[in-house]
Amino acid sequence: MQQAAVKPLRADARRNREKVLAAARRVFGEQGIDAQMDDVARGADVGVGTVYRHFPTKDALLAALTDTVFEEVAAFARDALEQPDPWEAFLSVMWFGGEKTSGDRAFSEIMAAAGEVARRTCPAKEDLYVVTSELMRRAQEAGRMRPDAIVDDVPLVMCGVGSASAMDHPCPDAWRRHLGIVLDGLRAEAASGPLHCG
Amino acid sequence: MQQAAVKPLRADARRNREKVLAAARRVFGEQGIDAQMDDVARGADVGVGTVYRHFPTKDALLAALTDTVFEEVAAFARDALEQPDPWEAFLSVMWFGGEKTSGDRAFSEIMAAAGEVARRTCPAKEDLYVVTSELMRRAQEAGRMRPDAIVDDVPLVMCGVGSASAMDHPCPDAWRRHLGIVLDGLRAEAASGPLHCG
Amino acid sequence: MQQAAVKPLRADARRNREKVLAAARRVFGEQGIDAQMDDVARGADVGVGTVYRHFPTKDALLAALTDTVFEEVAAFARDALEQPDPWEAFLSVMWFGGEKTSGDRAFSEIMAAAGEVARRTCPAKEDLYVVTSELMRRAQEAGRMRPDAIVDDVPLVMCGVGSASAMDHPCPDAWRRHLGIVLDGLRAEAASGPLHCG
Amino acid sequence: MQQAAVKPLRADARRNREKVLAAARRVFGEQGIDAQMDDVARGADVGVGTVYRHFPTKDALLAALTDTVFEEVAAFARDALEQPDPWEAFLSVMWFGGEKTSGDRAFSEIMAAAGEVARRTCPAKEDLYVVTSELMRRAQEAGRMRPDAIVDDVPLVMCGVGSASAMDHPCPDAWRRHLGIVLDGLRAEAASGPLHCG
DNA sequence: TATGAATGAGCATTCATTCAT
DNA sequence: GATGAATGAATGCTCATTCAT
Repeated sequence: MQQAAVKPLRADARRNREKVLAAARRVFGEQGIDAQMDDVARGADVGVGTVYRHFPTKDALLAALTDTVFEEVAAFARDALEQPDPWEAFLSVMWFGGEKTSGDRAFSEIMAAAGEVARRTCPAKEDLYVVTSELMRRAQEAGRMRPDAIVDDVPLVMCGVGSASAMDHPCPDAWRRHLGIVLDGLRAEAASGPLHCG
Repeated sequence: MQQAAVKPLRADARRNREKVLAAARRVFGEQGIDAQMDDVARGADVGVGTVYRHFPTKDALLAALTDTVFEEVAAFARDALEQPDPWEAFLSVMWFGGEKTSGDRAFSEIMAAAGEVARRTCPAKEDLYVVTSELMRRAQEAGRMRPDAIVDDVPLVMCGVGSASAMDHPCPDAWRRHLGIVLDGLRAEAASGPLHCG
Repeated sequence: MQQAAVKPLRADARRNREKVLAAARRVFGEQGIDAQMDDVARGADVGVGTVYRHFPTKDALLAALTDTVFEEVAAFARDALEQPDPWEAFLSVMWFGGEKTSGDRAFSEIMAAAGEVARRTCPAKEDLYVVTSELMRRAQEAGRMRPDAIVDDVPLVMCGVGSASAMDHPCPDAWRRHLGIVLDGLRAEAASGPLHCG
Repeated sequence: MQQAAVKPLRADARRNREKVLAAARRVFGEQGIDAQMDDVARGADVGVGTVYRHFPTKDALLAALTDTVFEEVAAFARDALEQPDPWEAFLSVMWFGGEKTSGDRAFSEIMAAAGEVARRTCPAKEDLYVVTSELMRRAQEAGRMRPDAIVDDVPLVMCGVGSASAMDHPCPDAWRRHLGIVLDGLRAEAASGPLHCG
């Protein structure tokens, strides 16, 4: 029932939607969420009206963008579940997430923003939480990850990685240093004491 | 001795300047740098003109705010130099900085922004760099801090802590968890391999 | 071909552009350059945004306005070159220019302002200088214009006519009296001595 | 009676009034009427409050300034009445007026402005009108000045001279050229026909 | 009385969103 | 459906004027 509610887009409409999404990723990724809708339209080589036909508001477009990131990472994470070593699996997911996050100024800004868009959830995001939880459980059971780490710490540190990626630093890709430190801090042997909890 | 090159403000002017600064800290701290000058004025219970009398532009006001943070942390850090245990000294500075940073949305945003204001430097900032370097050198010499950590990693992780502090998290003050992980990751024993470098 | 580098505006856009220009001419013409962009918009019965779509800044709008004046006068002057009597030709150009200038407070103010906009030049303005030079040369050769008059005196006296047109005077169109005096003063017979020169 | 209404100012107050007036002449003379009251105060080395104590509004200050100009010129003109040659007398008044006008940007702007301040009259201004009328009558009677010139033409041309003095021109003091032309145009022999009249 | 800090209406400009073509 | 022109509320900043010190 109701599955026809989302009628399949005409071929050119779908093509435009993709063009808009691609341009939005590029534009917001580079300039952050303060970039203008007009720039997105120009980047997609369509009129603003077309952007608005596919995404009713700027927030909706931004949401679609973040959803995509979550989908990519969730898919990667799901695959990682197959890896035999859960700690290595966790690491690979984090590095993959860092890669995605660090290259996307808007995503970082939104994650750190505490606004409407940030609080939004989406299937992929929930999925990612579930999978990450499982990965962490296994890694902790295997005695590789500190036992007081919890899923909610992951977006926390990824948010940190994201914003750090915008900073000036003598090394290129300095976010890798940040993530490296964080991941070392998550190892079982690293814990010098329990993490703070409210 | 001309130390009064900047003539002392009239009592009421100084009071207003403080009111403006306090309101600005509150408003920008809560709403981030997109808060409006009018809100700051309203918060300080003065007219906008008064805000502008004391700070010629919004950026100048924001800069004054960040300078203050650096001054506080730099003062704390300088005191920490006296502590016998360099690693503990470093830790205390980081926690102090986290405290300051995490409560100040504007400060976090500016640190992550890569814009004009972010690139600004101020005596306190430079001072802080120097002192932190020294603290790190000593901690590394004492074999407590991983030797591949560098001063420039500090703002990196503090920026991460700052933006993470805006996120939803089941624990209040979740930034403490983030910083806890990071600091554990900086311990000499934590290093699972060298940090990435360009 | 390729003369359409500036793609032709949509019919409604062109219409609006004209409405804006017309309103601007009216508003700035009456109130001078201190009139507000909002008034122009209101006068054109469009939103301010529309004014800014067509002219990126107030100065640009003002510049477009002055360019138009120069274009009209330059076109007139070029035609005047065909007239057999150079002195009469010169006179007709001056009267035409006076007509344009006297009704336009903003134009007068800009000419007298010595600011950015005033120093701007445009093809029509340069063209006008060239043509006027030629007209003057011929009139002087014909012994009708005093030989010590130079092109640069023309904007000088026109500026005078313009600002004089704003003054109270018992006669309507009193600027005609001013210009009449000036033109008589430029006749060959009028010179009682050489004009001052630096 | 009522002559005590204007109580004589205390010595220091009078001194301040003079300082303000002098600074105002300098500041407005150089920058025009858009200069700020604060600049005047700074130029006079007093607080703005003091400026306002002596002149209730900016317009009042500007009015005082123009009155002074009229007073100076009127005094000069009254002396000129003694000269035997009325045409020469008239010329000298005009050159004197040009000198005053051309060096005073604010005065020119006000004369051309058609605003409140411009319409104001003052004893000196009326005096100047009377004296100038007489000078012109005599010059016309002596057959030196064109008979269709009227007093009201004088402010007209002076206003022209004033605004022209702000223009770029290859010759320094180009206003002298303008006035030279105008005065030649006022000579009896110059008239090529009657001046326009409503 | 002098001072200069405070006031706040006013103004140019921007940008998310709508809607006529 | 697509286009991009139009809209107008919102925002940083200015400056004549007032008023507490």
